[in-house]
Amino acid sequence: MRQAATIKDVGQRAGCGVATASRVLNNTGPASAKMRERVLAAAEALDFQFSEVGRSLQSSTTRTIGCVVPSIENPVYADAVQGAQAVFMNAGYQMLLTCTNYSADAEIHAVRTLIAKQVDGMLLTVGDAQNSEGLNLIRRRQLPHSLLFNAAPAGQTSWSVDDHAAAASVADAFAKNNHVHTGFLALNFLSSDRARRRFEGFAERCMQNGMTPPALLEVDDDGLDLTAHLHGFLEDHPELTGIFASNDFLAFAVIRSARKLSIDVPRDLSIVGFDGIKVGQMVEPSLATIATTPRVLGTGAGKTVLSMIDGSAPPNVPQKEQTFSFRAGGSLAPLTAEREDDGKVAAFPPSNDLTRKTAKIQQERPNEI
Amino acid sequence: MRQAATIKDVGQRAGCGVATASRVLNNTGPASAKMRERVLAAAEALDFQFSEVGRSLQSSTTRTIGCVVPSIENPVYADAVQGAQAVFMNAGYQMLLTCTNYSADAEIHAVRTLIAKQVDGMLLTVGDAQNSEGLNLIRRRQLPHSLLFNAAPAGQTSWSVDDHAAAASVADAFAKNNHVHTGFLALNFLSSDRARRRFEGFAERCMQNGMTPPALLEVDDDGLDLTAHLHGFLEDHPELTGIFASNDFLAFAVIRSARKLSIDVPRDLSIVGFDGIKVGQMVEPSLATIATTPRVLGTGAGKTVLSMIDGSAPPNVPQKEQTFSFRAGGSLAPLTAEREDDGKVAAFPPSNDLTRKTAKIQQERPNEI
DNA sequence: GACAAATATGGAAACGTTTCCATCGGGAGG
DNA sequence: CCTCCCGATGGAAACGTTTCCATATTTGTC
Repeated sequence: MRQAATIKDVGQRAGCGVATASRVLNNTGPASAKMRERVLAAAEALDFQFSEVGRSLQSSTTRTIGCVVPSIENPVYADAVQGAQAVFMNAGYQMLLTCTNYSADAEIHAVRTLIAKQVDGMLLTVGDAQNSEGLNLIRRRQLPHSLLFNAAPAGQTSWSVDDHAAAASVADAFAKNNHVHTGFLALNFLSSDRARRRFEGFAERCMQNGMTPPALLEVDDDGLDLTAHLHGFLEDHPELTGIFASNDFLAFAVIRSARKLSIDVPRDLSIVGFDGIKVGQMVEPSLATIATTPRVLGTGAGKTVLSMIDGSAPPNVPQKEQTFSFRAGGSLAPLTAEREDDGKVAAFPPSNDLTRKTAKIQQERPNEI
Repeated sequence: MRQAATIKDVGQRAGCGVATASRVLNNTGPASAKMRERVLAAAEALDFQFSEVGRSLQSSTTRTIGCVVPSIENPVYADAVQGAQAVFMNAGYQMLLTCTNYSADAEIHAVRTLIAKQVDGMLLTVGDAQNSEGLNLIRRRQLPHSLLFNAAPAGQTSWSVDDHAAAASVADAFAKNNHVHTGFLALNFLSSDRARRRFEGFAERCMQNGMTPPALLEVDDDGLDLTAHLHGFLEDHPELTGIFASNDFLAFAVIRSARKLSIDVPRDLSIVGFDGIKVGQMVEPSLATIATTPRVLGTGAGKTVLSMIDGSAPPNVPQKEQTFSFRAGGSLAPLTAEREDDGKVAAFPPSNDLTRKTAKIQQERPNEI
């Protein structure tokens, strides 16, 4: 990269000192008309741009905010991040983004690096807000920050869905549709406090509603071997009539797996997701889910960080019960008396069927370049 | 934020000069064992972290790379960005992200800001690579950079899907299924060279295949009034049997709209998308589409930028024909002789039906908090 | 024990910016 | 004509770091 012009070059070319050049270019302080003109001309001729590095050093502010999320492959985070980024941009801040892939190591490393980069604030979704090394580091340095999607630790605010209450409303929806035996399907259960809180809220309300405690199925990825896991899970729990998936992609994946196992959704098995991603309403059957507004949370959290930086009043976090709403969909159907009696048997193909299906799965793997 | 300790503080506490402290902390140059120990202890006690700002000023490098994309709400960009970010992180670089929302103004503004921030390189998807003010600015400053998803301008490389050839393969797929009259549905047609190249490639190959030139339907958003647009479009072009949507979300949206208009996909109308997003294979009917590998492109483009910075050999861009593959799906069906004769009539409900459907659409708008 | 060589250390400059402060010039008011 | 004041201007310090260079200290060898 060609050596860029500095303000010293501009001053030299305009025949003035750096102080005058700085004043003209920043419109701060007095300057004669002709000097102003000469400085502007020089800057133009040299294609001068301020170096924010020099500025940052002198002002001890970088107008940069760090953002740490698990992954933007999940549209929930992507939307929130984009909302926050827009807020930052409007306020003249840039965003340094790091994705941790749900790794605690990556999380603390990212926080360290961002602190070294002297970010003015930080926006983050940590794996476990109760016990996050990175979060402690930030607190110790008293760096303005806001949590996003985490449950708020004591004395802190977080822009987050009330996972516990939202999951409870899923239990209610199952109950209203006469389901009694349900399962909970989780991804990243160990590294995500969100998934755990959803399970807790769901399980508690199931009990309160007189349903049986939900069976838990943890998976490592929502890839193609979910079908085998689902098959085993349903063999272990033949009484299940509904599954609550901890996010919408997982819900889609389990619907696909069910289809491969000749289990009809929702006749044989009802599915409810979480997040409310857009495509959920476009497909048939539409996905029953918890609708959330990630963009609203992202912009809110972004504004909170900015308000902590400039000392203005922070926006109010939404009431917990306003952070989500249950969205009905074709994937959740009432359990009829008939289904309760004999539906279950039809739902399970002979197990040798599974091998055949699995062979087919291999074929369907998309080409990679 | 509490005043952070500087290396001068460390030196002072350790009873040595800043030079020695710097050498110890960076493991560069000699230092006696006891001095080393005292410096380390002082740094520990003061919770010292280097300021990258000071470092950047002195080294004229920021270990930061700018990334400009239209939107990460689109998973194609999200995946690519995340891939690039992982590459950067591994190499010790951070990523400054800006989303332009397909606005040319935002694009040039973002580039300017990132240049001022002294990024070491840049990764970007511009609206129009042939005519981008931001891109010119970057070239003028000879800043290491790579394009992503744009068609490569003369003499430049770009990590991109060959939109032209990919769209042509969609025309081939329609032809193989006996479709003759097709439409092209575009979003952001004016502000995206990708959409335009897809249309060109599709139209050209349609002609070569003896099909009629595709009818073009441009929409501003993939929201709920797409149904009205689709209805008008099909009234104007009753001969259409297939629609190529310029991305998968749009394809899903048009399938939903068709459903509202009582048009069966694929019996009455075949749909093909573009991008190959994950859910396309999870739903019924599965989406026929162009499968792409955004993550591969993102990591490749990221590595290219890094190689330009450190002068190493850049990775090879994939062969054009390897950047995509046609993926068959249930949304594209062969046109039968029967359908050619009478199917079209059944496809269009009386127009007063539309008003009723529109009323229903309003109801379905999701709750906002 | 003396001298060379190697090792250890600190001072200071440089990076690009802003801003305090001092100086300089000119116009207005006496 | 002298003062005073205000606008215009530039020099220099400061921000946090690395690194060159000079100096001080140790080690090793004869």
